[in-house]
Amino acid sequence: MAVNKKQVFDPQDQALSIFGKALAHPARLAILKVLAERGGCICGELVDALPLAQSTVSQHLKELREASLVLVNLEGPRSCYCINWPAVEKAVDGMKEFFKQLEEQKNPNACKG
Amino acid sequence: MAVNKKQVFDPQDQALSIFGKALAHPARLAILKVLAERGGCICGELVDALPLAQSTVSQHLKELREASLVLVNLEGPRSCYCINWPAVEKAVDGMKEFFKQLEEQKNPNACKG
DNA sequence: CCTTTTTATCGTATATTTGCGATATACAAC
DNA sequence: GTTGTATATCGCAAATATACGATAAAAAGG
Repeated sequence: MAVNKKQVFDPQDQALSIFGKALAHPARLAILKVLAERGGCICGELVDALPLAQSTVSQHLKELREASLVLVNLEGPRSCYCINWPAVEKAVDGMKEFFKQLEEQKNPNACKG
Repeated sequence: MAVNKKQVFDPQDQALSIFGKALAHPARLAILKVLAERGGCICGELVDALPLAQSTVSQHLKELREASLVLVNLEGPRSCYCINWPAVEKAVDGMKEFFKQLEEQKNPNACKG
């Protein structure tokens, strides 16, 4: 039981779901905002900007990294994070495309919900 | 510990994160596709269209309902689901707006990630 | 009323996420 | 080398998500 069946679905849907998951916590959205505003910043600045412990921020950054939405650059003992703009744009385009296709197929035989 | 801190963040970010969470599983994306194609259909049709047990599909539908992305209409013993298009459009617009603002703030002082 | 059909919910098992403190690691400065 | 700073990772606890089978509930048909 509790087998993860995600991989049996359409790879494109899997990719979009990874993007969705990255956006599924407001802390990660807040991180993206700070990174955009400042054009990237070090982990410590993010910790100061968020109401979360350093280890928790680091974990959210890891998730954003795994979804390819941010990049990290080591500067001595510091980690400078910035937004991976090409990847973000690609993901947003994928999302838009998904919903565009959804609307194009929009069948008028909707139930009377 | 393990206290959920989501509610301390920007309400707009919270709303977007709820949308993200709804999209965070490919099964739910597949459900949305089927609903769009057919203009809504009953739970049983979705179960046939997906490689998941009936109870699991029902659970995913519940999540989509809780994110307001689908509506349900009871037709005798059947439940007819359809996409809540106004809510979907609102959520997609919110998502677009988020990334538009992100790009507008795009500070050129990016780290050399 | 009983049966069938359909769907939601319950119970359960497991996996993942969220959050923190503590610790390890990596580098800079001295 | 030692100290200090910055960050990642570990370990833990609690919450949430994923998946299924079993059961309950609701309506239609006999």
